Amino acid sequence: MLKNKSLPAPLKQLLLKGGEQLHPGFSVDCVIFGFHDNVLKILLLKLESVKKWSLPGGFVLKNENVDDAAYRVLQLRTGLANIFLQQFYVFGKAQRTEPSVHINKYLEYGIKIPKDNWLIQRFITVGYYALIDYTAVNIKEDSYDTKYTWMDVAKIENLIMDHNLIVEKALETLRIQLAYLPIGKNLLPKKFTMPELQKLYETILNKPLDRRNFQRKILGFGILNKLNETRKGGAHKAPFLYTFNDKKYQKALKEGLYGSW
Amino acid sequence: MLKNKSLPAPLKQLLLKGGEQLHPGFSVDCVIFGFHDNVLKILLLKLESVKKWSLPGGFVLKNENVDDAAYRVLQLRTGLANIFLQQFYVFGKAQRTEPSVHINKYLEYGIKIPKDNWLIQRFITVGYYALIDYTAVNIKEDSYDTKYTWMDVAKIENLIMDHNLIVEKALETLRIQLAYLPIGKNLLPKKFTMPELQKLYETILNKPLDRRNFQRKILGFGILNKLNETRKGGAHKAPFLYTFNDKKYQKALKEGLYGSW
DNA sequence: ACCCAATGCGTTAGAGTGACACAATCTAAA
DNA sequence: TTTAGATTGTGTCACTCTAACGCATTGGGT
Repeated sequence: MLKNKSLPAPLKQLLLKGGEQLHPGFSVDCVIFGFHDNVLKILLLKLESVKKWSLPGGFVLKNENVDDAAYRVLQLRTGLANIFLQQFYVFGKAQRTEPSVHINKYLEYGIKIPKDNWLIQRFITVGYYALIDYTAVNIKEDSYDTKYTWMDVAKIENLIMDHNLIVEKALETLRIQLAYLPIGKNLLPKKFTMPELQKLYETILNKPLDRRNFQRKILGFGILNKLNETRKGGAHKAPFLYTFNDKKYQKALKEGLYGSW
Repeated sequence: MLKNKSLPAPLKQLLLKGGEQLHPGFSVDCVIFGFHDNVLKILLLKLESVKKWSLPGGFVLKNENVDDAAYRVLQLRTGLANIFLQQFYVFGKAQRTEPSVHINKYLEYGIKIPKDNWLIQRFITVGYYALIDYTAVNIKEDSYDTKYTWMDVAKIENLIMDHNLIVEKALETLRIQLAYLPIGKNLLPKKFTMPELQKLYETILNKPLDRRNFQRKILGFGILNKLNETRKGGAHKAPFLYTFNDKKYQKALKEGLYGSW
């Protein structure tokens, strides 16, 4: 007989009450992008019971808007409010779900999930992606069985289920949106330099851009404020600091920019 | 007491067996675009019991890919195969579903749906849009209670539930994709003229384009074959006929075009 | 046979893009 | 204190793309 850890209350509730409280067979998964040390990263959680990283996800309450559910998941994990969060794709393959994930998780506590439990069904999931300020985040782990990490998108490992596919699709969406939406706010601190912004674009697009042409183009959008400050401390010429012009940024989010990279 | 029509078998099956055969609380809705008489139209079905038009939709079988379900719905209605079909958005508001739609439908047959029936629950739906050749379609109506129509997108009436929103979002998606994907194949007959193609673009974008600039740009993409034929019969100079270069068209679908309109 | 409207083909000025030159500036090393 | 080296700020130039428009051609209608 196994020596069982005791089942945490939230997990017990999920198993027993999920069927009546949650929308059946449906989940949300969040690809949370952050930018740090000139590297684009995503937030991943480790399920110890399966030894793989996974995207932060959750379920939708019976009477909850799906968008709100995604927002709830994001806020729960990052503690942030006012986040750019957008759905990008539905992953609906019949075989995408791996019930073993849940089965093994509960087995760690000696619990055997009944065959007809709602968790064991096939799930359809909708992917959301968020752009957040890495420096402002305060990640919450579940106390019982998850660890978190920020993983470089260029070096994503083997994730749980179809989460690699979800990440790829999120990146693809981000690249396309870069062409007609302003991106950078939320991913960067309030004040940032032109080289930093450029690095962000280069990372997302995965290709180098000409420094001078980039500056001309991005300034041409008219969404930046140039400050009368420079970022000293680097080993070289101090670059000017910029902020986003919130009003014009929001306008561009609605009306779209123009241009391709 | 009402004089009841007898309940058709498919409807009876849906009511009684849907709960065990279909994925719960989830549906697909298709925005099927066609182009005819220089007008962009969508295919709508009328539910007599609610006196409003609705998008062709359906449910997902328990072990069916969501994409396949959408394709099944499309094929069922249009009889077409090899269709351009793409998901574009999830509509997940908690209050979007109107159970009265189903309740009234069955009431016409004197059937009162039990409160706990699966049809009365809240549904999340994913929108798909399709581009089809209007002239090649053979629409199938349900024999019992639906009529169909092709409605000009510029004159969409009040649709059922949130279907107006779904149509708007589909149009928005189509406009954005026009900028980086080749569009026209499927929507036009095999041979078409430059003015016809231009009208299609103008209709989708809802704005006039310069005839000469349009031609230069579209030819620049290199996805057209100019034929040595003209379309006679019009009252004026006979325009040349074109076809899409399938190989280059497919390539452009994968790699994207470039440009904005 | 002529007219009219639509089409085929072309021109031009201006804006946008890609590639690159050069001066200014900051820290660290000499 | 001076200098080296790397990075940033600003500008140029040729080329392409775009918007706007001109003009000749075509084919059915009258």
